[in-house]
Amino acid sequence: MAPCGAESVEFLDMAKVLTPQSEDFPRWYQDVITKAQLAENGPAKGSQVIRPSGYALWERMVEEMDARIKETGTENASFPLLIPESYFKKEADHVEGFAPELWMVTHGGGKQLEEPLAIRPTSETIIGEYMSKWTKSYRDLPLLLNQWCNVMRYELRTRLFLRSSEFLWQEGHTVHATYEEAHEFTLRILHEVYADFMENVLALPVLRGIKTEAERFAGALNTFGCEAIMRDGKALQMGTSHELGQNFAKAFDIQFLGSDGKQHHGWTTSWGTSTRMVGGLIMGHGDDDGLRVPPQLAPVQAHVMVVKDSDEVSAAAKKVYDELKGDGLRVRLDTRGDVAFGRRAVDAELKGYPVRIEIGPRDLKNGEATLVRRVSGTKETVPLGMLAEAVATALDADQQALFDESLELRESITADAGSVDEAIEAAQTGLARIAWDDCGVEGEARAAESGVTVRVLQRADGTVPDSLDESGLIAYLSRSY
RNA sequence: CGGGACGUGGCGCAGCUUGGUAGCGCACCCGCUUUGGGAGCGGGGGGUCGCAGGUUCAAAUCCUGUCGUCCCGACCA
Repeated sequence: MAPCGAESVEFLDMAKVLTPQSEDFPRWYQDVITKAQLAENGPAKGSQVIRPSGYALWERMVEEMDARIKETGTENASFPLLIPESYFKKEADHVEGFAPELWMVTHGGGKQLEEPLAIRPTSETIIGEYMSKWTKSYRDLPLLLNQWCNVMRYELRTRLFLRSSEFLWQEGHTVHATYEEAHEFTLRILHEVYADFMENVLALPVLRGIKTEAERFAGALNTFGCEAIMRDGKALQMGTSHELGQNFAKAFDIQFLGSDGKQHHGWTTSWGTSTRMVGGLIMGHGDDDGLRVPPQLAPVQAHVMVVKDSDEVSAAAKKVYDELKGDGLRVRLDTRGDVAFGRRAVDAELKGYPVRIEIGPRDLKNGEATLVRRVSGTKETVPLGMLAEAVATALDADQQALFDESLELRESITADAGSVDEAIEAAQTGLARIAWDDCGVEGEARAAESGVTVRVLQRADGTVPDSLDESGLIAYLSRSY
């Protein structure tokens, strides 16, 4: 029966935990972060506190990304948080690009410092200094480094996970002997590390491409990026990979002796992804009931929940927990007897656990458990003996379902535009595709006035261009975070 | 940094117009009954009303400044 009358309306209001996405998306975003206890603002402007539920998501991202980064032969290291101001001045574009975002330490031990120290907004400069020391011979190359750390950028407008003054990230820095090697490595990171992780683990299809000059990293030759589409139709830059040419090699004197017996400048790259991806995960998959975390990423893949506490039920639940855990799944057992069923169910949905297994006296009597799937919202009863298999099947299917849903959304909001005006119009609610020749930097500047940016340029066949000099490129325009 | 809005227990808000010393819902604590979709009843704790000045016998309320948050723009992972 359709809900009607005052009682039903009141019920709906009470049942509503979050502001619906359709009503106010930014508010919804805030609500989920609060209700799922992911993060909150810190005392200093733009600072953020990441709570355990939010940090667990980041930790899983780190695990998956770190494995892929190491797969490329890159090693982790750690460089200082404080960077002498003079380092920034060595690369003209770089200092110009980052100057407005720098936090500067001017005092130490109660005394003014002789030279101010910048808190790293990114580490090209200080790592460049050491690359210079460590790169003596072509035998030292390629030098492949990465660090997981925090960085700080002064921000005027901040938003939890998406843009904060301090954030956590991974920054890779490499030196290669030739342009080709550096170029190839930049793209390898884009495809094999970033896009692979985002699509296969985060279940977010990403547009890969080259950034326009306006969107390029300060000091880079070319910037490549991965863009995901959020459920409100706006784009989010999920990661970037830069080929720096010899700009930093020249500024920091990164030279090596080649097999030809001559000195050569190295070719460097840098690439990064940050806690912003947590924001992308939230906005890319979340719905009106909360987060929907793809099974591959989920810190808790299966939530085993005792419905009514009793010795038999608890024992059965523990058995299921042990079995799933034995299968290598990330499982959480919820035997809380002092929190009502509904609250625990809603909480699990807010946190986005992919599957929930409810076990109560009724299930137990039938030798079953109830399997609730977060993505589809379906409930089914499964014989206990077949539970492990059913869970595994559900996790696989729902990982794919999230990806498909996101891809479908992207396709449904992508429109071809014949003119800049058409593109700006289409980009208000989605993704506009236009020939770069029909847009150009003039069109890009005009679009920017309407809050629309060129997210990425691709070749006509959807592959990633090697440079902006290629002809026949296609531009994707949209509003973005 | 420009334009707009807002800061009142943890969260969401009322009170401000017409100054008189703070209230509601949720959350929290205790007790009992409960647990298959945010449980019920009873009892209880917690706020110098963002901060700083000013006006006044008296300020959450009026004035000024400042800090912070949110939305829109410029800048960015």
